[in-house]
Amino acid sequence: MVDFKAVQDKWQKKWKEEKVFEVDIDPKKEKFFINTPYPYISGSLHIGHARAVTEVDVYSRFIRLQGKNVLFPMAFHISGTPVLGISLGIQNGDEKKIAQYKEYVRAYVSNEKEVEKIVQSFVEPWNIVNFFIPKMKEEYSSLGLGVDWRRSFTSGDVEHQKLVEWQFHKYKEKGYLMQGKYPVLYSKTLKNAVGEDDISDGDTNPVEKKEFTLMKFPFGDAFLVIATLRPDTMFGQTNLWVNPDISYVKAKVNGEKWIVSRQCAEKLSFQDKKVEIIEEVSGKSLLGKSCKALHKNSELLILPYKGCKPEIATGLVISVPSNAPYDYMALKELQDSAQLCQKYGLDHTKIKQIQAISIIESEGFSSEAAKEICARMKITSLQQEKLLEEATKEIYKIEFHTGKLLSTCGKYAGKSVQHAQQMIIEDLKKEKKADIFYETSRPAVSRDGGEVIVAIMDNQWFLDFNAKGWKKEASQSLKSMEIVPNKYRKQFEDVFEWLDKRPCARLRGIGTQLPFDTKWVIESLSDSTIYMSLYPIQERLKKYKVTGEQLTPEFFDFVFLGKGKVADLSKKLGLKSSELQDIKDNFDYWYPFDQRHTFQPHLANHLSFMIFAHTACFPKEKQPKKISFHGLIISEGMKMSKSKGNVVTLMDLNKSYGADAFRAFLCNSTSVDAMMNWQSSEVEKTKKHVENIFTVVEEMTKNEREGTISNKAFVSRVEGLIKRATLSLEEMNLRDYSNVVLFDLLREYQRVARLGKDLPAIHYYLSTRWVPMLTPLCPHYAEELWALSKNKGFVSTASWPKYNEKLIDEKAEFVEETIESFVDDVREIQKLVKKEKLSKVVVILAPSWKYTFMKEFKKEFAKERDIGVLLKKVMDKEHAKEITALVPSLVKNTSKIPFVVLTQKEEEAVFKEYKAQLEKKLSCTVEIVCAEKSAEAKAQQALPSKPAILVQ
RNA sequence: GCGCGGGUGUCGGAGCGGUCAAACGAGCUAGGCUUAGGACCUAGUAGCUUAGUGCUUACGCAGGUUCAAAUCCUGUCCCGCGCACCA
Repeated sequence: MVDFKAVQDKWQKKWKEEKVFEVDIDPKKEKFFINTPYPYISGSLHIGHARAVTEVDVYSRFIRLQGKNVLFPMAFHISGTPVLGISLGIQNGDEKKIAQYKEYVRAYVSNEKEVEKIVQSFVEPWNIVNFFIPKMKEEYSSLGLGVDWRRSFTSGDVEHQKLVEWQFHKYKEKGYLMQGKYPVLYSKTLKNAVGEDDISDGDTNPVEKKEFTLMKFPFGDAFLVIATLRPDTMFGQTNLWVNPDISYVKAKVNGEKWIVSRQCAEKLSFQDKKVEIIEEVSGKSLLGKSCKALHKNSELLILPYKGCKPEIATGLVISVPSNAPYDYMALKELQDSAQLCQKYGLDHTKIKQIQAISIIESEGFSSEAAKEICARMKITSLQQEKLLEEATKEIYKIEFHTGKLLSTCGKYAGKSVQHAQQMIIEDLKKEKKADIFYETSRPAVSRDGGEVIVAIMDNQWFLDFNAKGWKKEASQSLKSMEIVPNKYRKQFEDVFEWLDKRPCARLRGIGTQLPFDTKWVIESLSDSTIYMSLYPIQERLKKYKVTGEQLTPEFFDFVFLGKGKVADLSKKLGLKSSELQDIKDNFDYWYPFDQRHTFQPHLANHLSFMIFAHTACFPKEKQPKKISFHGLIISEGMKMSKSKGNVVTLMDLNKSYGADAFRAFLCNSTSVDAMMNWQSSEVEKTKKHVENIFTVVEEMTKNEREGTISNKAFVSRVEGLIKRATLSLEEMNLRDYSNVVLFDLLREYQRVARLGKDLPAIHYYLSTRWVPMLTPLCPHYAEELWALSKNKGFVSTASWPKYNEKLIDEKAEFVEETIESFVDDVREIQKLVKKEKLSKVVVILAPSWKYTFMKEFKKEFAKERDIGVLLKKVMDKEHAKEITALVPSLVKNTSKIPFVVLTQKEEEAVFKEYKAQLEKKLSCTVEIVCAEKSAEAKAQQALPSKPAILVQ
């Protein structure tokens, strides 16, 4: 029994020792530079990470076998907040995080004390990076990847940082950067912007920023300020709600006096407003008074509603009982209860006069939407909060998309809700009656327990994709790029269309400082858009010990853009001219990259930014050439997640299946761009199958000798398969390619082996092709088989077999199929007549004229489908009756038309040639006659390649 | 809501105007090989019918275009993903 694990280890070691995948400039060879996004450091690698790299490896190994100089590099991403988050978590004694990282470390380190020590060291982010990167490299290598690791780096390395600085200088020069106001989620205690991973449960229950419209209702010398998501319902406003149990504040906000909740006043101070609290105003004191409406000259009564929460928005709520279920119920409660009104000292009759105003009609609701939905959902009380919430959402959803404003809405009558909303906001803002207020979509706290609110940054750095000419250039670049599959091109175009301004720096996280405003750190998606340009030169930078100080913008201008003179730069930087030139030569040889293979969801962000970044930084000839996509990977039918326990790590993989089985499964289970479902039971089967192939080929190599093969059909089919595999791989159709090497070739071999003829020659012929063809998919086993055949060197760097078009012989294949289907038919008949044993089979070949007819018919059928016309064209008086019957049936069932039409003589020769074989197979005598010489009625049925059969 | 992708047998999935109940794989059934097999090999696997290679039926649902549609068009239902400051 072969020790497959040992085979894998052996070849991985040899590849490394002999530096098989360390590539350099080779002027004799065409280069091919392929890459895939660098992984983020966050723990063990799993099969999700493995998909992209494995696909790249399979494809690039094919390209290598075709004789190109293939560069497949890999680096690591550490920018942003996640690594920092791990450090902070461990520093703050976050039990969950500590346990999680202990588990990760335990996978590599057995001594528990050591584990403890290592995890504690993670309070320093670089220790995390330095611990995991070697492990990740090892795990990647265990997949059998042909990566040139000399060129590896991290996004925190000085070379990378200097590159990004150069990039941002370029952006600045071109006017692609701008500063402006921007709302962000903000922690009051951290005094900083926060992202998903800084917020408690932020990953499972994301917090969004919601934009409210503030409406300012004049109230004495001040304004009562409410916040609403539905300014479009302004004309339905009937009253205002305050919470009678809390106190509000009157505050000076940018010079005006506003009445809002205390919490709101504080939030306003974070949102670009100057706030000064003047005095407290109790909710109770407002009851029964009224303020001025905004859209008409009337008063809105202030009524009590305990649902007004001071921590949400302004704590004051506008009432639209026609369309808001809450308002409808709250008003109804007051109107229905004189007692309640009395309690608050309100005039019940006055309240009873308040009527909902019809303002909007939609496809789901009449103008009394709130009333309707309450009835429909059986809402009878304000206590049914969940239902009320749901009802509100439902109405908003329908009205937003299908609602139209009615004639009660003044100049907005007839407008759609969506449209009116925008107009009303604009108009009110112009009249200074409204403002904007941001609120979180749910109450949230940062991990240290501090409240998360929305703050407006007034000097946020943006990348402005709409800056002059940028979009146009990027679109042009996209046009000359190959997109695989091409269906994603349209999506790129759409994304380019809506890309606008994007914040590109943050105040925290690991990364590169903005060179001209160093308190900002370049955001982690913006800092990883041109790093591929480092791969061609990184190894040289290390070799020549180039320091960070030497990696000035002029350096990159020279290496990347050819600006300046070597001699000058050499003097300036203190680097040898020859070294500088060598670095540049390396860049010029390898760049641009020929392909980037990526996860489809990167399209709208990373890949689009990458294209923009390249157009901003590099000339036309250095733009990316091809982008290819792969799909999602799920495990056992579900998204991979720790809680589901279905995460398969590369270590699991290596232990249970080995690289070659994994690679075979990955490529064979689904097409590259489709979602892939990892099922361990299926992988198990693939593993067995791959090992079986190994055994079969191994056996072949024991008895192989170059020689002639008489079976033309076999050779033809194999050549056809080589062609198919080649064409499939050229299109990166890994699934079809793997079908050929895993199944079709095996089947062909088994089929021909059964005949037992020319075996050594067949073995030689097949193994010299099959083994190289297997290499991209199962490189380890292929190397072993290559060595078993006493070949020299590595099959990894051997040649892909060339198919010989001349050997592809349709006729030979067709003849064999004819014989096979003949055998099937005999068996079928044998079953029908229930004869255990046959004594004789008579083959009655179709009469000669039918062959002539069929040939003619086939020719005509290629251009004409009309039965009437066809009949006229192929009519032959002598056989009119038969032809009249035959033509319609052939048109209806085209399967009766043979692929290749032989002549009667040829077909007779074929059957004679196979006579002995047939007799053996059917264990009876076989007699061959032509229909012309047969008196049998059956003879009538015979067709070319479908002889009539008589069994005895 | 907008954008994109998808709905085919027991399952994974091919096919994307014209040779086929539907590639290839898996599962299942029977047989073989074998000490054994969860290894491997052979055959079968929609239904009906038959001395035959025939018929009927499927490609989410409903229509349409065509001599011809799973494949093109229209409508409709369902599912997945993305909608930005997050790697």
